[in-house]
Amino acid sequence: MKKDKLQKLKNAGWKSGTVQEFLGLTDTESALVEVRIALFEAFQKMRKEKKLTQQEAAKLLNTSQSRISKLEKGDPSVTLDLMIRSLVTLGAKKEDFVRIFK
Amino acid sequence: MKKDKLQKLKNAGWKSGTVQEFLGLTDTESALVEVRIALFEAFQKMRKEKKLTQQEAAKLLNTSQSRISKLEKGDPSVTLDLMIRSLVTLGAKKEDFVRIFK
DNA sequence: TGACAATATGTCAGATTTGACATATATTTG
DNA sequence: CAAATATATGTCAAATCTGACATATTGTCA
Repeated sequence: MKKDKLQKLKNAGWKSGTVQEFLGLTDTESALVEVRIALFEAFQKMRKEKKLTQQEAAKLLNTSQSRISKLEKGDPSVTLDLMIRSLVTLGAKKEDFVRIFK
Repeated sequence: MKKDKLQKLKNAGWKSGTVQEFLGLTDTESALVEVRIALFEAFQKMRKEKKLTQQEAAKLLNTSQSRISKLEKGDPSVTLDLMIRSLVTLGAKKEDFVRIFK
């Protein structure tokens, strides 16, 4: 699936516009990927600010280290739902999402 | 589950703070509910702006009218994932989420 | 009021996601 | 460098979500 690749490339330093063209994503697809990227980057930032290891974060969120890793990597097996629930559990409030998407 | 009720009450015109106290939600729980409410309200607004019936929206989103109804009602069977994907399919871009959460 | 359109509610089989585990690979530290 | 710690990757059964359908309720308009 193309979206997987976009996140990999994005992590590797590509500009989104270029990548969208390259992969032939629709506007909808790339908008969705942008939302995903904003969220998992925010999560990682927040976890690090709190000086938590993935293991510790996993405990707080009642999940496993591997899933946290996948979350932060933007693995396609992780839904927006899990990303948001995780952010909220780390303390993000509705207002925080304003910044996250800005 | 308590969160279901909050959305019902909210729809019925209650203030969130009061309801949180009433139901004994944790901060995390009520933050999540606030996020959900922001999203499904935004979806309904967007659908109506586009003058679509639930039926028509369902077709665009490759789903059924009943699921759209549940989405807009904040039914617990609808994930944040579906809410966001639906918004994006109706044309919401990352920037739009800034407004949605404001 | 009655007919028609729109929305809401309940249910469920199939699809997707989840936590968990094993294990591999990086990264840090002594 | 080696050990220890942190992160990444693959897999899977159980849990959750999804589209679809039937049907009920509500809203609209003549």
